[in-house]
Amino acid sequence: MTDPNALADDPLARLPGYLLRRAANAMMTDLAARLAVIDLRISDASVLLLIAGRSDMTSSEIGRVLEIQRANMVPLLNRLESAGLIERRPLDRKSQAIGLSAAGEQCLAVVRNVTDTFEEHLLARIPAQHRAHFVPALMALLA
Amino acid sequence: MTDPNALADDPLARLPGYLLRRAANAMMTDLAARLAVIDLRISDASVLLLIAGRSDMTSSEIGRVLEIQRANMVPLLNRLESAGLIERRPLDRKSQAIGLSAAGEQCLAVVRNVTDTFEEHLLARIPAQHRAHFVPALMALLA
DNA sequence: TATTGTTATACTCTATAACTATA
DNA sequence: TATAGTTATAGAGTATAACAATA
Repeated sequence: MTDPNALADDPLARLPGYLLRRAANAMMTDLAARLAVIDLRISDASVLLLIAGRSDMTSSEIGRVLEIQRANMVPLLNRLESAGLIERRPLDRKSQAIGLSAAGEQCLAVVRNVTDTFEEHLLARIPAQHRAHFVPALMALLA
Repeated sequence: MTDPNALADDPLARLPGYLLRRAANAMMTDLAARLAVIDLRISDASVLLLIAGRSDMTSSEIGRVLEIQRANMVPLLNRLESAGLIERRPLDRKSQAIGLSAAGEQCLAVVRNVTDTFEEHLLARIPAQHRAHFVPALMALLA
């Protein structure tokens, strides 16, 4: 029980599913801490990155792509709007397009910097001989 | 936006960190559904698998190995005890050892069946040429 | 009829602070 | 002094049901 990463005594330590959960938790904790510096959550950043360079997506569409429930998009977008990062533009009397504001564009540059650094850091931890196999394996799990 | 897995239009779809999160969420949703059949949560099952064949670990020790906060172990173990799956044995006047009850041993066999099937199913989805690289890559992220 | 945006709600997971009793 | 077990609490993510207005 003196092992710092607590894996040595863990019979689950080599199960792919269990490792997948632990690795994702560790990496998301890392990313969340990096984004907290600019007062964003992971889901906030994912929305900003998704709507970068386009202002035609509705709340429901963004939710479908990012797998966020329609109902849960409401507080998320309200938060981003309160922070002045996004703007809503009526498409018709029912739907609204979500686009980055000027401040949102500026914030996006920082978000890209943070996420690029994070993704590099993540890949760098994977030994070179395994690295190229990682993304294809994960994509296969989502297919 | 008609793509069923909603990845085609997603500029994040090839970022390792983003994929890691999505893949873990998808796999854990799958595992949770399989375990729900026997009224267990993922963390419940991980505790049962961890203490299988030993009855010397305390609540705090289990938590350290599985990365579950001491405070969050309380309702978890209470639930397992209420279900009759574990027993507490005093080690001294402060600590208790957690062990499987007879019913817990029986339940463990089912848990093993469920998790083995799940892990096989997960690995089977990964193309053969990437499969052997998956666990080492995940372990590197936890090191 | 189906969809959008929304409200309300609830459950799970996770995290922290604090307390007591004991080692 | 440090640790075990516990209580209380809060934040975040996620899920469902339902509603009004509009397509």
